[in-house]
Amino acid sequence: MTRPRTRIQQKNSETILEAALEVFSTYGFRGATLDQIADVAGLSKPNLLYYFPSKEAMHQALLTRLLDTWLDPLRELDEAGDPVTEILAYVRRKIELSRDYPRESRLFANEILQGAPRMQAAIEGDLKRLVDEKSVILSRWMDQGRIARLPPQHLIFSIWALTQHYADFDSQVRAVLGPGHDPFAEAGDYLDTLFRKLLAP
Amino acid sequence: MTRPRTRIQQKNSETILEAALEVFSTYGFRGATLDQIADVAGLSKPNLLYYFPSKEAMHQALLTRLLDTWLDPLRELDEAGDPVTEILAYVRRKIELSRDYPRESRLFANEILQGAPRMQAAIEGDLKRLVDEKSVILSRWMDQGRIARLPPQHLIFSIWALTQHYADFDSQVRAVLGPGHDPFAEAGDYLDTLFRKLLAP
DNA sequence: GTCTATACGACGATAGAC
DNA sequence: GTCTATCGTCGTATAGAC
Repeated sequence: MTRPRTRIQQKNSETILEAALEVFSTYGFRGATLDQIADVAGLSKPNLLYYFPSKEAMHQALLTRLLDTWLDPLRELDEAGDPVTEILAYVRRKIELSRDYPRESRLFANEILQGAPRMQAAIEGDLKRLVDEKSVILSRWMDQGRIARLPPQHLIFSIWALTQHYADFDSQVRAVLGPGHDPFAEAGDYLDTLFRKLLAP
Repeated sequence: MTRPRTRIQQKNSETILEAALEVFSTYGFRGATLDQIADVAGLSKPNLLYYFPSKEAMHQALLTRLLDTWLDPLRELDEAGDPVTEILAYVRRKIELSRDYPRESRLFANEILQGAPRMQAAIEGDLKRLVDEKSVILSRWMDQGRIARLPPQHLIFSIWALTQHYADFDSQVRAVLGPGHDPFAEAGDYLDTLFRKLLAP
């Protein structure tokens, strides 16, 4: 999107996107305000608009960089590997992503909740293509009897739902568990067990 | 919240809440505007504020009525029944709720995503209490060897995550599956299989 | 009960001094 | 590059006629 030249520009753009992520991920696009973002970034509102032409542009910059990060773990799913190992490794990478980048997860969730008005092309394009491609691999593994026969797209949905839940519904998870819990560590173990049992032929 | 006396008031309050649900569930509290709600309701903006003292009050009215509907399926989980049958029935009721009341699901998701600022008391109170209570039942079933030993709270989280995903991420699910699919019907079958395998001792 | 008109603050974005 | 000041619009909410 924006292509800063100098190091100062680089750094300020980063600061702004970091602040924008914080605010957009909590309130969604329309609920977020430039005043809030400026406040979090420690910069003036006009200064924000010196680096990005509009509120929309900041949001777009975040979404663009997000999609790749988000899909990378699935890209790594390797047909040559052992099926169960590969899928469990994918689940583990996804739960780590939820733990380390919860705001990115919530930004994504906000966008999809609203009907993906600013990501529709990416979802119908790159994302669908990748899921289709990996579904073929999963189906082949099922044909070979190496994992249980399940609808491959729904299997992928369930990995997304279960891992992202811990980032997106973090406040609920922590409230229900009470103090003295490490939700992501527990989720890692639980989901490992869950998918082992599910995938057993 | 509001206690309308006449039938006309009843009906208008209903119309407003219906429109408010439509808008709040898509844009979240801050992203929603009274103009939009008035437009959807087919009423004037001041007329909205004749029935509800504020935007906040409309939102609160929706959340209050939502929580009961949302927790009812879990309340029905009966210790006296067969464990697997009871849990699968719960999953089925939850997926039906996602299918029939997707806007309510998204309203809830929006609220939790934002850190549950207007539901914290309910989550730490009623919701946590109910989960704790049902976790005890699940643990007893596990002690008796009637279902697999799993962390009961995370088992409940996984039911929530998997069923609500189909309402909250509906646009993504449909984009990925492409035309000619019935997401909720497929999800019903898939989740039945998933939990049967997971719960087998 | 429902409308038009409007108060008044917050919003995104711009102008222009430095 | 960064600021203060400000524009025009849209936001919630209210006043007051009917």
